[in-house]
Amino acid sequence: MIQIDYRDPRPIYVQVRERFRELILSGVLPPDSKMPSVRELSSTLAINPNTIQRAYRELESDGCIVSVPGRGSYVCQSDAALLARRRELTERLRATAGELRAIGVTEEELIATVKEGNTHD
Amino acid sequence: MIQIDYRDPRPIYVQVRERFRELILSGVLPPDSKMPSVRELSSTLAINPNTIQRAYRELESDGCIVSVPGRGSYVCQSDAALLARRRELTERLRATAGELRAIGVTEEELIATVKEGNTHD
Amino acid sequence: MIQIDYRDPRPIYVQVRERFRELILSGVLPPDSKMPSVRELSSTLAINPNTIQRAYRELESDGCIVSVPGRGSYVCQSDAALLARRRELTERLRATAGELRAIGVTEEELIATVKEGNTHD
Amino acid sequence: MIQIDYRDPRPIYVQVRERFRELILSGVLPPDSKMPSVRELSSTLAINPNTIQRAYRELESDGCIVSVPGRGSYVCQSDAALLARRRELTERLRATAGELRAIGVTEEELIATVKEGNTHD
DNA sequence: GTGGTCTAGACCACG
DNA sequence: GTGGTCTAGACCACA
Repeated sequence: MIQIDYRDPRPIYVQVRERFRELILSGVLPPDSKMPSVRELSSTLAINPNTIQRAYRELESDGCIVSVPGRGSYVCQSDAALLARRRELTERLRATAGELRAIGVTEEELIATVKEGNTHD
Repeated sequence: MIQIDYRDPRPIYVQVRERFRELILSGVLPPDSKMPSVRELSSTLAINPNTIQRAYRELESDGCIVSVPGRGSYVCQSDAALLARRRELTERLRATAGELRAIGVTEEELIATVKEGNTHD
Repeated sequence: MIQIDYRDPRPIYVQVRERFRELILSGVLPPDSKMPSVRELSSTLAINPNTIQRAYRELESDGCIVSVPGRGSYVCQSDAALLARRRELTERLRATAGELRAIGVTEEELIATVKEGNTHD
Repeated sequence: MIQIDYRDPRPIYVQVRERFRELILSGVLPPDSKMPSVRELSSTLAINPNTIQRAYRELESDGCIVSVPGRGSYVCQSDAALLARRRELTERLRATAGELRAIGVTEEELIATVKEGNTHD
């Protein structure tokens, strides 16, 4: 479910956070489903529990999960989180398209690239 | 020409490097034009010369500029650099579009966003 | 009567305790009235009996209820509990008003806020 | 400037964060002023640097400070942070007033308490 | 069992 | 020097 890539320059807690955010916002992990416990995930991934906890903490402050001490962590997708994520990604798409256009890529090529993803995901 | 944004989480040397890369790859800084000297730029931006030096060093290893000891640095846009940049940005575009599609954004909206940049930049 | 809010960061036993304290000190639950049994309440709220037990234990040590083994728990509002609660809340009111004043809220606004509650509760 | 109270049930990082938030939002620490470095403060207070860093990290995500790796942390009071704080405190004031009224405190007494703070702070 | 806090200490990147 | 990440391991409160 979660894969850590040690060649990825991003910190581990960011990789874990982003991966879960994708899974939650895309609906793979539905609301009210249980997250793996901090200890369980940390031993599965061979990562320090503190690192996992930091990822969970940030997911909680983003409104993606709720953590209940003594009971576990649960998916809790908030509209605000979904909207914020959408805004962030849309802006990145716009900026990336702009940079590609600046180095000479045509609009047709851009649109082709965007459509490409459709077959993969 | 170069603007440092202290709210940008990226290190300063990365901001400088990326900004120059855009200017060079997009043709604003044409091949053989002279780069500002390290000392000059560092005093203009009130930034440690080491930081500028590092940005220049990486631009050189990317094939974007050449530094001639004692004479300064010159733009030297290599096809390899342009191609690598293009590949990197295209992949980012594809991935971002995929994520947006995963959270329910339609293809029409994606294409509209991509076209949007056209009027701004 | 009792509502658990899982988004509330406070432990469940604290939520239960505080809610009962309000009900008792405000007179909604009059002296000598019977508290729901631990088992009953724990099954109604789908909460571990230990958690309810702890809330009751603390209410008892605060002088808000008395538990009679084998017969149940009864409301027993002590003047000391009422006074302590009043002191605690008054201090919190004073401190909060002070902080608001520090960030520029006028006395008129403070008083308006305090009066506001009158219509709601 | 910062005082840790080990009898305060709140975690240390919360005490540090809240104390700085007060100082910043009330203008005692003006925008662009330098925060003590993580290491400096941690040794002054005899607290682990990680704990201080967590407080700083949360202040940063609240828009109260900005941390620049290699350069230090700086006050950066955002309007959003001020507004959020004001809303939070106003709600607490309203709720506390409501509870006091519920246990029989008169409006006159409430207003007197609110005015009281004026002479202290 | 769960999540949460804290410490001690290492290492890295940045300036 | 600065902030940031990560680990190992302890301890606590809660259910």
